[in-house]
Amino acid sequence: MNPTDNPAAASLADARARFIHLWGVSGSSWGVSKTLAQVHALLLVSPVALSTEDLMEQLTISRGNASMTVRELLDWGLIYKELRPGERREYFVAEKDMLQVTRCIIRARKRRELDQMKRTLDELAALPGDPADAGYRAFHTALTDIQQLANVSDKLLTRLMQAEKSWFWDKFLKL
Amino acid sequence: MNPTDNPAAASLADARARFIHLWGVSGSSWGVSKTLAQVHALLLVSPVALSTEDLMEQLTISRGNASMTVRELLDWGLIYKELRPGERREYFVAEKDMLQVTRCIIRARKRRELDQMKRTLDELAALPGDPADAGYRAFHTALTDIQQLANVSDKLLTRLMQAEKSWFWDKFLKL
DNA sequence: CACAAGTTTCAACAATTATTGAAACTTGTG
DNA sequence: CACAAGTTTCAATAATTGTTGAAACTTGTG
Repeated sequence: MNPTDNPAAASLADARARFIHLWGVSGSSWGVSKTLAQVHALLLVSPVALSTEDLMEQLTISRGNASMTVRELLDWGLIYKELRPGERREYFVAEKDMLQVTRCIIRARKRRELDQMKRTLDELAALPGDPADAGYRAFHTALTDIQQLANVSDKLLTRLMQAEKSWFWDKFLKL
Repeated sequence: MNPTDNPAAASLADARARFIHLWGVSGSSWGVSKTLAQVHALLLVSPVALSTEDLMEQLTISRGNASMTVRELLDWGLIYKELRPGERREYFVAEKDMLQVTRCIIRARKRRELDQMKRTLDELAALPGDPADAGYRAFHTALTDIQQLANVSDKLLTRLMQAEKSWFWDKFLKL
């Protein structure tokens, strides 16, 4: 049966497309490339593993793009390779546990951004200066305040990464 | 005295420049324009209010850019206008309380991204379908899982926005 | 080892996003 | 109301970022 014969299937395809679009747009506004987010979205809602070929077709992207995107998603730990015995072609499945997905994203971004930022802040905040100079005081105060914020964020994110499913559910039920 | 005569002042200027650069780079990787982040950084470490003219000079950006950036920062609530009696020119000061800064950023992004996303997710998750269809099940499961995550995030962010300074300090001292 | 099937790389190109700068606008003042 | 001092707008342009596609590479197989 052709998918367009079935109204439910047609609207599922639409909904899927809208979701993929949503995920792409959201990614873009958080500094993630649209394609990366879309490949992730497609795999998240796919009941089966997909090959590079499938991704190319379904998202109309080039082989090169698909390849690089898939590699990056593997790096993040958001998708897995699925090798089929006797087949050369690689298939990919998404990590479907959203708690796990959240952990991956937090881990990766924290490492890349926050940890790096903390190092630089430490360097800059260590600068000695004349406390009688308003310019120095303003700089130093701002920096130590930001350092504190970075430290609190670090702790909060670390906690979130360790969060258990039970905590997650508690939060959801409370309030 | 020329600033370059004083080694402390020179290194303060350097540190300031590095901080502004750091903030710009960090902004870029979170979907915020570099200039926006840099103007914010400059005002954060400035002991006095600065005019559009000052921003243009210190960051070597155009008048138009400075004007638009300032307006956006005002929208976010991250900076304030300071009007001086008998002067036409507008000056700007940054909100210096980092807890307050965090609240502003969370509030703005939550409104723009999360709330909008939740609306779309609700629409998509409402799609009826055949539970015998693996494609539908995968889609529906993924969507409801994401909805839950969005709800938990919403609650968490709302809590964070309401966080008191005391909570903030507790977090910092603990662990 | 030659080939087929698939993957990766990367320089050229396309799309997106940010920035400029000059003209239009606003507003307080004599 | 004409002017000066300042601000805003926006079409043109620059900078950045993402994408393509073809060539180089890898790997399993006869």
